Amino acid sequence: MDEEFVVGTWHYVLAKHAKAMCALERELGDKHGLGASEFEVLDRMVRHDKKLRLQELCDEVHLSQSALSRVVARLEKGGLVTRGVCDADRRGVFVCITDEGRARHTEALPTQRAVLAGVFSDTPALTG
Amino acid sequence: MDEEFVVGTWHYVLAKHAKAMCALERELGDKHGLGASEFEVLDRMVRHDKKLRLQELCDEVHLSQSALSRVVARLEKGGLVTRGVCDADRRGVFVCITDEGRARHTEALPTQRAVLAGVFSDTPALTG
DNA sequence: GCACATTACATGCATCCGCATCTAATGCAA
DNA sequence: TTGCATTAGATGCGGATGCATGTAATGTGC
Repeated sequence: MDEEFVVGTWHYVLAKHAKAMCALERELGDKHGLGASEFEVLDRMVRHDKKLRLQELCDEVHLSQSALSRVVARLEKGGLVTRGVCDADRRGVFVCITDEGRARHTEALPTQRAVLAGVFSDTPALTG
Repeated sequence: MDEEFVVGTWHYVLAKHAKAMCALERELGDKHGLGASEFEVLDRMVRHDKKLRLQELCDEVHLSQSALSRVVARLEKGGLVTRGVCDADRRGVFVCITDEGRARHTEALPTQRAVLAGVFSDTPALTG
């Protein structure tokens, strides 16, 4: 394991993450009233195109269980998703994206893509 | 600009950042009483091996000016760095790592390297 | 069936962050 | 010099996060 390489990669990740996250927070917030986490959750919902257990979302977004719980609560308050109890396991919660949630996602997607394109335009490809 | 590639790279950065950051926070915190940001600042100080203006540090660590100000305040309270006014420009502040700060960094460095090695061990190289 | 461990999610709490703003020092133009 | 813009850093504030814990539902051993 080349230590130089590992540290270099870490610095790269730190820099890109900071730049992209900061820009996303600003752009998505100003233009669409969404935080980066909120958008991320909406994005997952749209991709899966079905109601998801909170736990399933937790595996995909990089948030703690408690943070995700609150993000979903915020989205629900904004009318972008609904929460419903799971009949099979009544501890569980299903999250379901609303039409307004889909619309907001559709509206915000180009903004996200533009930000990411700007940040990663100079990135070399990964050798698989 | 291949959209697929950009989004893929972003997901990679998100995943690695979350995993590494979380592990660093835990390991550095438990074993050495340092946060990731604190370690980052100490690391920059050691690398430069001289007293730095707060502003110079700000260019290197991915923190807002206010966050950096507070990280340095915490480090000072812990005796790991000292702050001194800059004679040339008395608005400026010089940050200077202490012997204890160096010792703590030396002690924590292997922990950081181990965490990063674990996280990035499966990472392919970047094509220059 | 009953007691206890476990799981899914919610919430109290402390911490850290960024933004906006404040203060003090510097630079500059007239 | 005087007045104003700018810069360096500190700080008030609101918001988001993670950890620990709480609550309710489910699973398990006996």
